[in-house]
Amino acid sequence: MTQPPRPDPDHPAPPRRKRRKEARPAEIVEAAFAVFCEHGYGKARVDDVARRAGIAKGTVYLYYPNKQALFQAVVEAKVTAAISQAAIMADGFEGSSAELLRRMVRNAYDNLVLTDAKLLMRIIIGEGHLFPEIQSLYYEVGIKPGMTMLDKVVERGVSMGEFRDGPAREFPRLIMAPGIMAAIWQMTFSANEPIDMERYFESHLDLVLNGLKA
Amino acid sequence: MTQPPRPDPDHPAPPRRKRRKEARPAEIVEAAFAVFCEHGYGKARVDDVARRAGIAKGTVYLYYPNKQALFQAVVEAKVTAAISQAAIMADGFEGSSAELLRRMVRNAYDNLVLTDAKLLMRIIIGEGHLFPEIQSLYYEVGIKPGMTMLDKVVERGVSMGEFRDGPAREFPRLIMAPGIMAAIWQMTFSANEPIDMERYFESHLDLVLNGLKA
Amino acid sequence: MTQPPRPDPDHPAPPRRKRRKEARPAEIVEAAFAVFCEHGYGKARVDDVARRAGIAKGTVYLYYPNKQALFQAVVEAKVTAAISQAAIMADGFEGSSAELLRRMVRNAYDNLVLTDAKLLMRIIIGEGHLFPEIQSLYYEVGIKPGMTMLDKVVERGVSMGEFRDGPAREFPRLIMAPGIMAAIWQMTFSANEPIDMERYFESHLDLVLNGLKA
Amino acid sequence: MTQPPRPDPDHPAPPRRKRRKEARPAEIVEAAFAVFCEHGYGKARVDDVARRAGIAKGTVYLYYPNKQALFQAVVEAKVTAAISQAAIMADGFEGSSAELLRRMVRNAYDNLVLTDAKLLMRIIIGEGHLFPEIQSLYYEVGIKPGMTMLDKVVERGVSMGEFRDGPAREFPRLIMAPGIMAAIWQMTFSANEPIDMERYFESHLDLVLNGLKA
DNA sequence: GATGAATGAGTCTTCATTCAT
DNA sequence: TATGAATGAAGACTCATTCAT
Repeated sequence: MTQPPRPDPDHPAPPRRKRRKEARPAEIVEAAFAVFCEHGYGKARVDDVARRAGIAKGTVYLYYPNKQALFQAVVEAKVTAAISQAAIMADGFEGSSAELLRRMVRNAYDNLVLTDAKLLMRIIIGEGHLFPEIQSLYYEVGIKPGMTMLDKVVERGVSMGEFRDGPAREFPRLIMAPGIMAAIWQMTFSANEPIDMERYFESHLDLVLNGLKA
Repeated sequence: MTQPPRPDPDHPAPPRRKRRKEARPAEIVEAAFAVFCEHGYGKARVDDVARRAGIAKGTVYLYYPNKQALFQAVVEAKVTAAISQAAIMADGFEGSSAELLRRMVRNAYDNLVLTDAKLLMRIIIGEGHLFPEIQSLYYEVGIKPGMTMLDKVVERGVSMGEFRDGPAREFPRLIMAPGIMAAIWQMTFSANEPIDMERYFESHLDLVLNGLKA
Repeated sequence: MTQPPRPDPDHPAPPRRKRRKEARPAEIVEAAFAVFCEHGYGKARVDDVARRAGIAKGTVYLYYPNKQALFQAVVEAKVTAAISQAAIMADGFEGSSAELLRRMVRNAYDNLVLTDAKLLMRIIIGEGHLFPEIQSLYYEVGIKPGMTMLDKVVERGVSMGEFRDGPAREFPRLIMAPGIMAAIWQMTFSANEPIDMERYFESHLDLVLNGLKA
Repeated sequence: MTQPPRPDPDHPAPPRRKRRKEARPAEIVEAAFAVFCEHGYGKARVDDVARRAGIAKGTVYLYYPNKQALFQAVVEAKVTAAISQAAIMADGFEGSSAELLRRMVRNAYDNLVLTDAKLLMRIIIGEGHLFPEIQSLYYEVGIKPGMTMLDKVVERGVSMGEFRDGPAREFPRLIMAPGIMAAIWQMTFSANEPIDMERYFESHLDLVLNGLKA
């Protein structure tokens, strides 16, 4: 996503060999994220990652032992970032559970459905079976924490008498399903049938909240 | 999955060979389906398809000009089959719309979520961007007809006063979202956290029907 | 060592794609032998092997899964050939043990010291530690049988009273040591100090037979 | 083998640094020797040499222009050391030529066969053809002086009537052949068939001395 | 001098596709 | 039609060497 550092016209000569040990991993991960998003894992070329990061191919291998490790770093960085955002929001919320749920789902849209993050999810879905460890990583840092948060909201809603003790109690992820589907749809069929995501979001919430209502 | 039909030396079996000639495309498609399901598109090898079909690699190219065309044939065959099943069921149903919806969702579970068909969907999701035409095909033969059917059921339910004129009216696919998610979960995270699919199915329906209730 | 099959001038068009499933392995092994001899294992390029065999790089991998397997095939072919030669000669020999020994040593010179076979030995010595299995193979098919043959000759000589029951009884390989050294010298220092191999051979035998004399 | 001398923060240790500066080449050579012994020339990585010497990779290139020069330095240092040892011993020896020969061969075992020095020899044999200059160096500093010494001993023995004027007169290196072979065997086939080196040494001497006997 | 980040040429290996038989 | 041997472009990874700091 970041463009290769284009030389500042104020500075005469852009050093071809820059030494940026601290910044490099993040830069590479960012470039890798972009390339993986565009081509998926299998079709992404390490060479492209390097080029996008403005470095030589070999340099990538200075920081990550192989393509898979690079991908793992991307997953780790991106998912962790997205999830921690959500956690902050949920913490210490006061108000109706319905409102909390709305915020939570909104958050998922803002950080996953409407973001390139969904493209990472696509890789996990589509090619994750090739490296179960990364799949598990994604589950542990992304899915499980997310599910746990949902769990708590449902619990809260039920104990406050707002939600019924029904299906979402056993499978809180049901609540998020339409969002996941929207993300997939967006990546897959939006050319055939685009979604008005804002209306979809409202409909999503409407259906789910009505389904949960005590 | 089928072993290559090794000709019995005692039986000249000419009818078999003739029958085979016509059956070839279907056999190849079947083998390809299995291989694509196992490895995804990119990692599937044409050689494996041939071996699985009990023929030589070159023979595959006699029927399909390239790997992509083969994949397209698989999508066409499999999706068409699955969808027509559903259509039959829905046609001329008499009973409550809730019951019709249940059957429909059940059908989706039986033909997609609990079947290898979901593995095809995985490829469309994960690698479909590499060949938009096939993605569109999948949409046209699979998704759109499915959505249309859902549409009708919702329409029916609303006009009969069973369902409210709410979110599912605008986005009928919301109804199916939990099923799609289940399919993906099954392929991706079942090792980390398995789903009791029958209970999930009931919860899915429960949530949705309550969300739809007039 | 074999030149890439140069098209017979009598035949009009040398087919670029030849089908020679039977001949290929041997051709490739021969080409590989030449290339390995010239560059050693590590510096030998599979591409060169292919070129020398008059085929494309990929074709090599049709017959041997990787470079190491190819090398193993070379070792197997070459060593087996050389050793079986020796065995034939030794079998059923009648005459003095000294004469038998001379023939044996002569054979070693003819098949190892004065041949490219010593270049294979060089690889086993110099790079064999990278693949102990092939080292062991060389030992099993080449060294051990050779040692066994020597063993028998010494045994024969001792029991016939020709040789004394001395050092060569315990270490028959002592007999061959000067030959091995000659092979190495030839490959390593002949530019600095060439050996007159025929005189060396005679001296070798002279020293050893005198050392063995009862 | 040696850990990089980590400077004690309490002691400024300037003498150590100064001493180090002069010691650097030797330290690097020592580290290089170890690494070359372990991996051979081609598979040895300059990086490993540096790490082992406790310095940075670039520093190696401050003292040696490239990997080959470094190897040459190793050869020079190690071979010179080994050979000068032998020369001292031989000089001004009084006693039988047989005894002198025994000492000489013993010396070869102690300094070559039973030492890592043989690993250097292995590289010269196995990969020396890649850099003939180093091969020649090895010959000039190691082989030739050694041969000359042998030469003198044989000469002495013959003129004193101890040895016959036979094969070892023309090819004194015949005397050492079993030792060379032992070194190679040790590096190559000891896993398959170990040698009791002390008994081998005695057998070696026995055979050779008997072969020489006037 | 010393460092170690950066470079990029060099190789093995894979596999969709072709085509002589 | 059917075969399967042959092709060769593509891509991951290594490591000697350079050079800015």
